[in-house]
Amino acid sequence: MSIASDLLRGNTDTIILASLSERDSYGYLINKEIMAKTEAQIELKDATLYSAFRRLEKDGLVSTYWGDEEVGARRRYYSITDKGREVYEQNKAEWQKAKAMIDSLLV
Amino acid sequence: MSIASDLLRGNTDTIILASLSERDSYGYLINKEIMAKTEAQIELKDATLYSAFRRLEKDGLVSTYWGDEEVGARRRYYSITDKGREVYEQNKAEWQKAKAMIDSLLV
DNA sequence: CAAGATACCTCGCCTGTCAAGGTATATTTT
DNA sequence: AAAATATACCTTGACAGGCGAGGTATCTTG
Repeated sequence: MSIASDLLRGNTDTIILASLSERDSYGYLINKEIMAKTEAQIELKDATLYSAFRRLEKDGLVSTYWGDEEVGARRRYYSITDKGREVYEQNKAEWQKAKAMIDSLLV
Repeated sequence: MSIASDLLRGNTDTIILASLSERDSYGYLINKEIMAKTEAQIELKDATLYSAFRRLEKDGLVSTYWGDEEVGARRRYYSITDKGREVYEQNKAEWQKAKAMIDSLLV
């Protein structure tokens, strides 16, 4: 059974930023990597992924550019911005706190 | 700064069940206890709490009865059902897994 | 008597997820 | 050569949960 999306909610943006904090990447690959790392227990659905990208872009946390593949499907690359790195660190800290708080409530 | 509600989402029902797994209780008190235990970093808003109760009741995870206070505001008590205890254990297990998965993705 | 605490509740908006649908190219299989 | 699969992108509209704002009623304290 894969992870309920409500447990992921609030972390999807952070997960995407995590991937981009290592290197520029594109939607399809980010998703594949997430699935590989979690043995497909976490999978961002297409629509979820792209609405997240739009949100991150709107908020200035990522920038985007088209890849120059001469062969194969075109790729839209994303790059994390300085602001994105800041928010990423904050989100990670908040996640640590949230984890501890929730754990303290579950008997 | 308190915990973003999107990080709690998916855990609110579980948190309520956690409280009820120790003893019958009522909305107002459950919320107070959550705030006390988390130094007010987690607070279930009124509307959130009561919509959660309705959901839990509909799903047969809690049952409810009116307290017999002869003084003060009336209290609606909730009691966790056997099914509720089952779901609670499942939710906790899923939370443990989700935590590990998310952590594995955050660098 | 006013204010605050206790205790319950509903309505309607907002946001994030996602099923379903679509486009286009390259590779592999039949 | 045609079909299937993989790569890669995107939009629309429905749905569910959270919650601001509003309400009711009782009791205690200043």
